[in-house]
Amino acid sequence: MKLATWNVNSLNVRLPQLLTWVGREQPDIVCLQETKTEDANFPTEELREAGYHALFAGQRAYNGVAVLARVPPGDMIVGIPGFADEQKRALAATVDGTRVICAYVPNGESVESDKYRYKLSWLAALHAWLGQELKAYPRLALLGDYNIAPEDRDVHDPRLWEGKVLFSKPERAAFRGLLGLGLRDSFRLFEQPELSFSWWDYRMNAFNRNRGLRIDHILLSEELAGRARASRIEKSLRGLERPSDHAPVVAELI
DNA sequence: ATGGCTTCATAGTGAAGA
Repeated sequence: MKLATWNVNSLNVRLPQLLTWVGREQPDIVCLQETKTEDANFPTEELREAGYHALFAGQRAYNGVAVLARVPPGDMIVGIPGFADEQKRALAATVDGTRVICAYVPNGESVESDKYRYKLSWLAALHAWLGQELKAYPRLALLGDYNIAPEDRDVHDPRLWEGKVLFSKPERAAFRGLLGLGLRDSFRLFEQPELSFSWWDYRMNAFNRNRGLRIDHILLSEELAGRARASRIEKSLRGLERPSDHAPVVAELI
């Protein structure tokens, strides 16, 4: 089973790249973030022709998440139960007995911002919800754009980023809290190239200089982690014309 | 230097992303 997550930064703009890539990669499950598409405009038909069922929760201009799967997903939950949120950032679905949670964690803007407090409260709600979901579903994967670089090695210049949003201690503590629930970072189950990142700023030629962060993650429950055989970042898409600023992350399970 | 690019939005001194 192959799982993938990709922040597409507009599904409308990135649909041709997505269709080409899933045609080549053939993932079984794909989580998308920042679709920026209202549900009425979601490209259900194009994805069906590519072999994917889709569940989605979108809104105009911002946010928006979706789960694509080769077998029909069910038991959808939109948003974090009990956490009032106008922003479409979370979607859970069950695919062939595996619980898949697609998350687009708030950016936070800066550590002084109200959006940062929203980010931390969102992460606290996610943590509480995941605790419940893990009890119900031993086979669980949490995929998405976490907007958190967990460790120094996930940041091109940790001294520059220390204390900044995406790399502040409270954010990293929230990420470690998710690991404390028994989730494993699939990317770190395997040897990886140094300076592996999943996001590069559009500005300042950041991609070509590899000035990036690893902020997109696939966390796996113990049961799924035991089946993991590979994980990697699909860096090639970031080099295309009109790329998303994020690269897909892939995990392969037996 | 708080910019730099990209998207969706509207016609804003844009907003938001990360």
